[in-house]
Amino acid sequence: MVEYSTPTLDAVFHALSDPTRRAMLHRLSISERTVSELATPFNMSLAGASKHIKVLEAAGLVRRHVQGRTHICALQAARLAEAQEWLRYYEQFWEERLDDLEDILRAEDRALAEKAKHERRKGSKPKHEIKE
Amino acid sequence: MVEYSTPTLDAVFHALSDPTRRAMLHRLSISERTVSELATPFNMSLAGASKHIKVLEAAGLVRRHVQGRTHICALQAARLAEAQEWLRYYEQFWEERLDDLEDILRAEDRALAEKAKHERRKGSKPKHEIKE
DNA sequence: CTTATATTAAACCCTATGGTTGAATATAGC
DNA sequence: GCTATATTCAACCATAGGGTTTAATATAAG
Repeated sequence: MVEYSTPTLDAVFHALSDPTRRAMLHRLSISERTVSELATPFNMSLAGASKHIKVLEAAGLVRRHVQGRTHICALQAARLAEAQEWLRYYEQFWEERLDDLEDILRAEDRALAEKAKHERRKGSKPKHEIKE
Repeated sequence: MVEYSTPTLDAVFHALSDPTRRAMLHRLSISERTVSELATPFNMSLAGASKHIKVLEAAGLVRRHVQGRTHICALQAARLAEAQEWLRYYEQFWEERLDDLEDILRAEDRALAEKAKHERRKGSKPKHEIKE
């Protein structure tokens, strides 16, 4: 049985409910960033951005490691997995009524997966042999 | 390209950030309920529960149809699908982390094997490159 | 040592949130 | 029509949220 820690889910969903924070997560998915780098694109004081980062950190979605006077933030996706796990239970309820958009998305996913599969087959070689 | 309506995601994630509301959704996933039925298990005034239901409704997670003096609420899962779709983008990052973990374990295994083979030979390898 | 940079802390301002209680509305049943 | 039931509305309260500005802290660089 899957156990959900509600304090964790509370914090994660709350963290995700703000568009600034979601944008920060997205930028972190591209690469690690310092606090000021993260703050830059938002029309907001550094202190304000710092608060958002702390919310993300408190929810376990971001980890920071301090290097001198700069704080480097990195995405930590595991808690997102928990949120998705919670949502997964509800799949059965929307799968019954897939609309066109969903169909299209799924088709795209399949296409991408297929493409990736082919590329793996022909394109990518193992980098290292694992010696036994 | 998947387009996310941030007002919608804001509302959905916010709605999900409260344990009472998540519990309500779960009960609705079992069957439709009237407002008072939904309110019953929570240690809370009816008006309080009613507010929660309105938050869920505003987020598009619950639909109600009024029948005489009773309001019957039903789960509407489509918006949950949107939330999950948003989260799906991040799957690659937690899967990647698992892959990394696997790599690390495998590397450790190799290191152990090596060590065992050569007994107590000297020389330490660089642990980890920080990737950009 | 002094100054500049990166970040947080503190104090404050509004507004939103989650909760309450008590009155209002609508409908059902007698 | 009168009364009981189902639900919301309105007013209120306390606290959390998102934002600001002005220190304060820590480290880097002259």
